[in-house]
Amino acid sequence: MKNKITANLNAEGIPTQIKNPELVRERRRQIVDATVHLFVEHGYHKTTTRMIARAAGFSIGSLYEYVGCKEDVLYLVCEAIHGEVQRAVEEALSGSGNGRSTLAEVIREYFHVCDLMNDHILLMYQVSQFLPKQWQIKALENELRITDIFINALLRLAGKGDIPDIDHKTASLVGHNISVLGQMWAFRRWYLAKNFSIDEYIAYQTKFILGLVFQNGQPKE
Amino acid sequence: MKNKITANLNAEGIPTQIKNPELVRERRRQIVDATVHLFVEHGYHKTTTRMIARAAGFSIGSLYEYVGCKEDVLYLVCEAIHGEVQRAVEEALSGSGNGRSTLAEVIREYFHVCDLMNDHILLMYQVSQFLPKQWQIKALENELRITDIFINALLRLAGKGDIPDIDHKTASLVGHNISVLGQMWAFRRWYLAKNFSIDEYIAYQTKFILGLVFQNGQPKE
DNA sequence: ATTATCTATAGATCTATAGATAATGC
DNA sequence: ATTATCTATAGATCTATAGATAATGC
Repeated sequence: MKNKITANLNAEGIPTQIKNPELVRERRRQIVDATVHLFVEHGYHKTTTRMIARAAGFSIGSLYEYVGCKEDVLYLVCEAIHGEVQRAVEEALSGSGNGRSTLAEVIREYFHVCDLMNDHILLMYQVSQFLPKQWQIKALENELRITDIFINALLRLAGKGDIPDIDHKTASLVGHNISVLGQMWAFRRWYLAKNFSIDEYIAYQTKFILGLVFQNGQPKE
Repeated sequence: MKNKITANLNAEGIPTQIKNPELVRERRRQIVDATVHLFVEHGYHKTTTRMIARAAGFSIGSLYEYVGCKEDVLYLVCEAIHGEVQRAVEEALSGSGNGRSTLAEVIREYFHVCDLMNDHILLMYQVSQFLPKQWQIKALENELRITDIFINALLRLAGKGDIPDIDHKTASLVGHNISVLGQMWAFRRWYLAKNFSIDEYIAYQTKFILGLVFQNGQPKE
């Protein structure tokens, strides 16, 4: 019966046998919180469903009342991390006043998020490959959504103050560069940190990124 | 007996029961060639040792005469890919004349290597996490060695022609940026290719990277 | 006789579920 | 009576090896 299937899916599309939706949210929160740490520590494959259940505080049987399979846990974790990163970035941007945040501030805030969420960023790269195809696409869209924050900030700032006009193509590439150079800190921190503090790193890369903007923009008359 | 152990290890530190070293090289070459494709297609965990043996053209029993365990296969694959990337980069650099390659040429050649070896670069990121700690460190060193090629090229060119002097810190960061922005093409090609051809991408990023060099360098008197 | 290869399988794991038990609310 | 949780385990898989067989060289 189709009814039964849809009745068993909650908003996130993960099946459950449990009727009380509040309880579902609470238990899944427990699952995610426990699992992020396990995945960071051991990776996806070496983390067993038993370890997840135990760390979340209930039995293996109960775990499978709240998710259909291990991949569902992975999906919950990926969604949670992306949500956290996105929220952190958006909060950081809004924090510095609505239209008046400069590009340098945007970069600084984002790079600090990358610094703080180092483990989570690495985790996302490591595990998203194990998601079912359908959810892999959602993960890519999430990734893109964060890049879009930068692109939009750029286009919003273009042509104002001392920032020249920027065509969409340049804006797009600069957005991706910001995104990836922030992640580079997470990936290569083991080496970069020998030569750079995070603030130094930010200073250098900001100059770098702004360079592209000023080079490619039409010089303001 | 210590003698026995060292006798069973070849230069790469992987145990074998086979006496003929030439045969070992040949079979391992078969293993690597077959496995790269399987790993790209299915990933490390979903590729079974049986699939590897079959694709390499011998039985599961024979496979274990040439490697000690599945992780050994992974290590052989990682080494092979890094070797290939490094060789391609070095060849590209030497190809344009010894001391006269410009920075832009270096970038162009490297980015083309990233374009061609897209699958292999993605694979390296996906699977190096499954290497034993000791080999993970070797993989990071390999990664660093490629970055160093850029850093050295930069320092070699600094202060000559129209390129200003560059301090080591800037050179280091520019080297890492070249390395990562090349890989970004591999990672985000699915999206970037909608807006950029590889040559366009190279053109934009080269301007970007050169910008940092000229900004930070001491202006030549 | 020695070296290389194969077949068959032991042994270890891990996911997911069935069926039993406990907790909750009427 | 209904909902939530637990225990115990079926069933599936996969790595790695033991022991048998084939190929090679003297």
